[in-house]
Order: sequence, then C-alpha cells, then structure tokens
Amino acid sequence: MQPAKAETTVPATKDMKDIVALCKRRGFIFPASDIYGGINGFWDFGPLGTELKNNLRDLWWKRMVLCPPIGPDGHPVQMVGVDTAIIQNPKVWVASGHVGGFSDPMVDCRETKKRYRADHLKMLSFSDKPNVYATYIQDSEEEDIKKVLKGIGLLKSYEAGNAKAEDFVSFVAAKPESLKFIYGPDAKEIGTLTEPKAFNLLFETKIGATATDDNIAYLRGETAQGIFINYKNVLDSSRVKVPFGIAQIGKAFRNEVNPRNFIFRSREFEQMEMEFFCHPDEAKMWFDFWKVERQKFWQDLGLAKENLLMREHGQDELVFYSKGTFDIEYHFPFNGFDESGNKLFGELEGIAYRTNYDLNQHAEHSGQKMEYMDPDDNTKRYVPHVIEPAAGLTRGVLALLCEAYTPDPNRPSGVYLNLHPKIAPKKAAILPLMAKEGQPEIAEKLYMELREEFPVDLDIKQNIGKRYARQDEIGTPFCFTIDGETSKDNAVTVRDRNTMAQERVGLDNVAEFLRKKMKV
RNA sequence: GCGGGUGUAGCUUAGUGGUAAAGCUCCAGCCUUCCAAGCUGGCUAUGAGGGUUCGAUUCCCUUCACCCGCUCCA
Repeated sequence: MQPAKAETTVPATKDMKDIVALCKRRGFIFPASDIYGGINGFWDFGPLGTELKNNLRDLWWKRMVLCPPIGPDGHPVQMVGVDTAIIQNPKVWVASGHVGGFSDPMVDCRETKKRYRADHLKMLSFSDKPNVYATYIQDSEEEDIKKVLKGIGLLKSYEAGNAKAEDFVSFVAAKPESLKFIYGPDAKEIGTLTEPKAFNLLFETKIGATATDDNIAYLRGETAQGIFINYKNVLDSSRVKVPFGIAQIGKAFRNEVNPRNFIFRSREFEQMEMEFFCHPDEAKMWFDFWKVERQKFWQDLGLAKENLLMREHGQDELVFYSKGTFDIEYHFPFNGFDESGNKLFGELEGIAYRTNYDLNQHAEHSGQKMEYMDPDDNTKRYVPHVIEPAAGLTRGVLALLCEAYTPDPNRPSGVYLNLHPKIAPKKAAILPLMAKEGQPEIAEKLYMELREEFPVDLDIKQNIGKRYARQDEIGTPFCFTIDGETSKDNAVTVRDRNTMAQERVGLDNVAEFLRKKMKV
C-alpha cells in the first residue's frame, strides 16, 4: 500500500442536514411513511441502513453473548440471551413504575413558555380577593414568593395573613374553569397556565379483535423488563450461576413529547440491553468492569475518543433506586458547543447500578420469590443486585454515521463515509475499468468468488470515477479494479477508500486481503 | 406542547395569478478509461386539504413534515 498522504486536517464541518440527505439519497434511512408526508418520530431503514444496523447489532451480540469478555474474577463472563414479547401482561409495567408512578402531569405557561410539573406547584388563595390565585414552585424561598406577589399586587394581602396555600392539582381538577383566574409562577398576566396534562410515555394498545378498555396493554418502553420477568425461568433452565448476565436486543416504544434530531429521539427505536445479576458485595466491582468494557466497545467500532464522554449522573438526576449511573455520551453534530466552545454530548448508552429494585418490584407484584440460593452455602439467600448497560442500537447507528461522515473537497464525491470494514454495509466493490476486452468477465468471476464470503458490489456501468465516488458515499472500504493488465498479470488494483491510495494485489489473494482487513 | 423558520424533480436552485426552468444525480445507448470526463436520448416536482378566482405553485385558511430555540426524556 502506498503511504497515505499526510492528513490534511479539514475542519470537519458535519452538518446534520447533509448527513440526513446522504442517508436518504443512498438508502440508509428514509422518513417513515414518506409517500404520505411522513409521520413524526418514526424512521425507516433502507437497504444499506439495515445492513449497517445489523452489523452493529451482531457485533454487540457477539461481544456480549457469544464471546463475552473475561471478567474481573479471571473467568469468562457467563451470559445468555433472550428475545421476549413486546407486549406483556400490563402488570409488568405497573411493577416497573412505567404506568402510574412516573407519569407526572405537566403544566405549560403560555406567557413565559415555561413548563412545570403540576405536582410541584403550590397555589395561594386569598380570603379578601376572590377569583385571584397565585402559584409558586414548591420549596421556593419566602423572598422569591414575595417578589412574585408584589409584581402582581398581592403582597399586601399576603402579609396581612389572608393567603392560604392549596394544592394546585386537586384545586384545578375540581374546578378546571378556575384556570383563568390563576397567575403562573413567573407570569405577569393572569390565566396563562394550561390544563395539567399527563405525560405517559408508554404506547397503549388493546388486545383482541373486540377491543375494549378492559384489555389495555402496552408496547414495551424498554427491553429490560422482559429480562427481569424471565430471571427465574433463565435461572431454572440454563445452568447459569450468579454472577451472570441476560442480554436482549429489540424494539422499544416511547410516546416522546417531542421527537427530535433525526433518529436520535424517535418514538420507535431499538435497544441493546444487558442485565448483570451479581452478589450485592460484588456489585461495585462489576459496575466498574462494565463501565470500562462498554466504553471500549464503542471505541473499537471507530468512535473517536474525543467524541466520547463518560458522564456520571448527579444526585438530582439519579432515579431514586439507582446507586449510580454513568452515561456514555457522544458528541453528535446537533449537540453543538457551549459558550466556552466545549463540546456538548448526547446519550448513547446508560450504565446503571439498579440495586435489586426491579427484582423486588416484580417479587412484590407477582408474588413470586426472586431470591437466589447460594449453591455453595444453602443457608445464604439474597436477591441479586443488577448492573445494567443499556445501549441504543438506533443511536449507535446514528453515532457511527456521524463519526464516519467526512467531507473532503479533494475528491469528486465531496464526501466519504469512514466506516470501519467490520460495520460497513459493503466490504468491497469489483469494478472493471472498461466494459470490454474481457474485463467484465474477470470481474464477474471475482465477484462470484467473493460474494460467498463478503457482501460485495459488482458495478460495470459508467466511468471509473463515478463508481469510486458512489462507493465512497456508502462507505465501502475497498474497490478492486480490473484493468488491461489483469489478463496478463492476474492482478487487480486495490483502491483504499480513506487515502485513495492504490496497490496491486494478485487475483488469488483478494479474498485473503479482505479477510485480513476485516479482522483489524 | 409553545415560539420562530422552511416546504418546487433524487439533490441544488429559478420562476410566475395564465403551458413550471435549469444544472447535477439516476436510467438507456455511443465512446473510452484509474477518480462524478464527452456525446445522444429518457424518467421525475410545486408536501396535503380547503377557500378566493374564469384560472392558484403564487393570495388566504387549515393541516402535515422537517429545521432552530424552549420544554420533556421515569
């Protein structure tokens, strides 16, 4: 291979608009229901996008289930996979907290454009002023409340002791028409709050051809619960012992308030989740292990270190049952930069120490025992703790596409996808330089040989530059070109996607050449 | 969900109250050959619905989608 030219560092101007356009143009990702004008929050994967997604999915599965790493205890990690139903008994989602517990009603203010959790709002009524009510966010400082009341002329009444604190949610529920007499927490105008709206992110559906409200069910909001509810079944059937993991890849559905940023936040998406069950005393060790392991995974796929961030959740954003959560975040083009020019990031994977919350919840709601009996000491029983690395497959595809997208004014296509050969949808293209002089025949023979082992393209039409350009845009790492010499020296030219450098390889060595590149 | 913006062919852009224009892509053919070359021909568009009008891509209303900001993301 000729030495690659010194990298001319082009300031990577990656624009989401261009990436989305390329995805559509080349068949990676289309707007769902495109011919009907699309549908907000849904996307379809085209031929190449499907290959890319499957490659990422298969690599995750291989790395986690088929060939898991050596654990911190020096033994290969025990891991099994499941594939559970998208629709489960609705009680699953009651136990998990997705139904009921977490669906907080929200209130919008039309004036200030702010949104509040309705249960965080407190309301003041005034005995000397009918039909005027003030609101404030609970736990606000006395000073701040007074400031607000002064602004709307209610301070005197308040200081005279005429104000009475009431619960906003129950008041509005009882008298919805009273909203027009209520001041929002930061509003100068009266009556700008909207009705409290419940935000339940689970999609509802009804089971049975004669659907009624009695048979409401939910599309799963995460794949994890399918794992938890099969924990006993797996334990009883698979000869696994704690510590071990159960993995699952599949679709999940969330009725997002506002889908945004291409496929980053969509209402239907795919997850790659693993629940690792271990003894509470070892949880910390496994948590640290998976943090490192998962970070390595994304780097091995070609995501640049400087675009990845391991971010610990602060106490305020930590769900109450978690004893620690780290997000692996990626610097997507739409994340942009802060005022100081630092990169901003979006979540790619969450690694959560969930304690034994989920198993306990299901034990309580199902009445089934989730205790694990120590095989070495039958007197020891415990509910295992769980470490959960939960990655977004859909988001992973987006990160790979964004990372690979490389504008390059020095080549005809103006851009190429720098995808690792392991994940590229096409591993190589076979291109006869001319559509005559026996070249297509040689190309076809090579194609027939390679297609047994690799996804490859055979392209005979049009001039060579156009064909290189097309392969650049879909991220094909290698092009094998048959020219006038090939019939004499039994060799082809290999053209490297990233460097455009060329070298000569014997026809008999082409498959081996690809095989080696795939391992890198 | 709120506010702002955008919507003409696969892409980038033109234009008009009266037959919707071009370049690139794509397809077919010729030519020939290492980076979107040349020649010939071809396909393809006013996001959707309604209103005003003799006539709407253009003006008005509604709606949908996308982008930006806010919000949300258990």
